[in-house]
Amino acid sequence: MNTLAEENYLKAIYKLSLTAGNVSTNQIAAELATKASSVTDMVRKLAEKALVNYTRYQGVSLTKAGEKVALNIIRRHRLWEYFLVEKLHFKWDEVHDMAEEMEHISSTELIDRLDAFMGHPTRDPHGDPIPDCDGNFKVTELKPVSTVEINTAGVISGVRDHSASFLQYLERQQLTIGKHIIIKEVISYDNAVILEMENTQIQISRDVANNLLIAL
Amino acid sequence: MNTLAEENYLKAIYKLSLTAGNVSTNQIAAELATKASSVTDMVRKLAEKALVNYTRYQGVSLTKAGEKVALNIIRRHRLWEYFLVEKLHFKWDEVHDMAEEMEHISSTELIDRLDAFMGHPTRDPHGDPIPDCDGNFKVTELKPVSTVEINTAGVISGVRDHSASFLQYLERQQLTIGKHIIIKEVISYDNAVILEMENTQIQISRDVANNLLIAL
DNA sequence: TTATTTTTTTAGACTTGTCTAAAAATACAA
DNA sequence: TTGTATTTTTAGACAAGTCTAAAAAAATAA
Ligand SMILES: [Mn+2]
Ligand SMILES: [Mn+2]
Ligand SMILES: [Mn+2]
Ligand SMILES: [Mn+2]
Repeated sequence: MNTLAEENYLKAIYKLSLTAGNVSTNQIAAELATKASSVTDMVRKLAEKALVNYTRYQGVSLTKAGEKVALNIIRRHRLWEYFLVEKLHFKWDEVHDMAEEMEHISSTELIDRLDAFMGHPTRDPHGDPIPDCDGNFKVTELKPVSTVEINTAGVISGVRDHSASFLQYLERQQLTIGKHIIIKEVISYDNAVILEMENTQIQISRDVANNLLIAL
Repeated sequence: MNTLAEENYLKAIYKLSLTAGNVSTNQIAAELATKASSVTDMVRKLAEKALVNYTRYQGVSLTKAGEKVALNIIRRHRLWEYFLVEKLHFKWDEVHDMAEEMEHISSTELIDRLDAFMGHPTRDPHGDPIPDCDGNFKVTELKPVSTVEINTAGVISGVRDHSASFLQYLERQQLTIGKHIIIKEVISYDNAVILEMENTQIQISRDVANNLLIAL
């Protein structure tokens, strides 16, 4: 149906669309580590296939059809990540690159059976929601630890930075998905945040607090 | 390391090498449903990478390095087929095309963990041996039903035709891997073969007998 | 052994996806 | 509002992999 390159572009455009309206050529180029001229070419191709809306110099947005394809790729990516962690016992910082390849395996029957085999999980190992086969998923409002008030209690539920180094850091601090925490104090000098988790206090930097998401 | 196209060529050359010495350009073209001129180009590229031995007009053979790559692809193919049948409950005639894509997922760590997850299976759903991570596997001498003598007893252990239609036929006749059979009679008129399995008699055509393999 | 057929290779072209360099459009600042 | 900086597009090229048509080599037949 769509080539591997097309799928990667659609996924990138979807991701960028979450924090912007129309997505710019340069944003896509940065996301995919490619050049703006390559993006222009590909975007024209996707527009011809009616997967994106595009007018010269105005950026792009996904059409309904394009969004459906993107959500399907994300579904596959997150289900494979879940499989790798839950069944093959990889750590959450090890699975992204493998899933990046596996998400392009095309059979929908395969992905639906994989979904059933694992009991229809709703979130991947990083806390991100797994769309169902129609592209629907529950949106839960998550907040960066850095944005909530003192004495707020919450459950660690996601990350904004998916890099291996950040995930490894969280793992070492035991700040993993599902843990209950209370925000106790913000140091005014450097905005470091002191949390309480399982009756012990942990201090995290402002950067970490920005990238760690909790459900209230 | 190697591109998808290169991997497919290496696998094809390996497969053809089993029944011939040097493999010809036309044989490879037929196996991959491509043109002889394309094969010449690719074979030159593989020769430069020292994965095949090639001299103009003389056909090709795999080098030690090329054989190792080929066996690794076959390992991945067969392990994924096993996964699809044993864990996702696909039928043995449904898995080949999916495995054809999955065999190109590159992580060796992934494949080794998949292998462990399934308990280190030694044969895929079609009875073919699964090489270990060093490319070693047990060679079992299998014989087509059409070549053994009357009153020979054996266990169905493999097929020479992997097409969905043949596998579906066998499934319908319950002639599946592991079944014990005895060759009772060959009809001289059309070489049809009469088998006994679980105390009932089954008649199969010469074509089927040619493509059904048993261990004695 | 010579002629014919078959196989293989070469030559040249096309597609997909990428790149660099230059031109055009847009955004921003004075 | 005019000039400069930035972004985006165009033009032209390249690598991988494929194809068709023609040439060369090898195999086969007379
Ligand atoms: Mn990921
Ligand atoms: Mn994830
Ligand atoms: Mn197969
Ligand atoms: Mn098989």
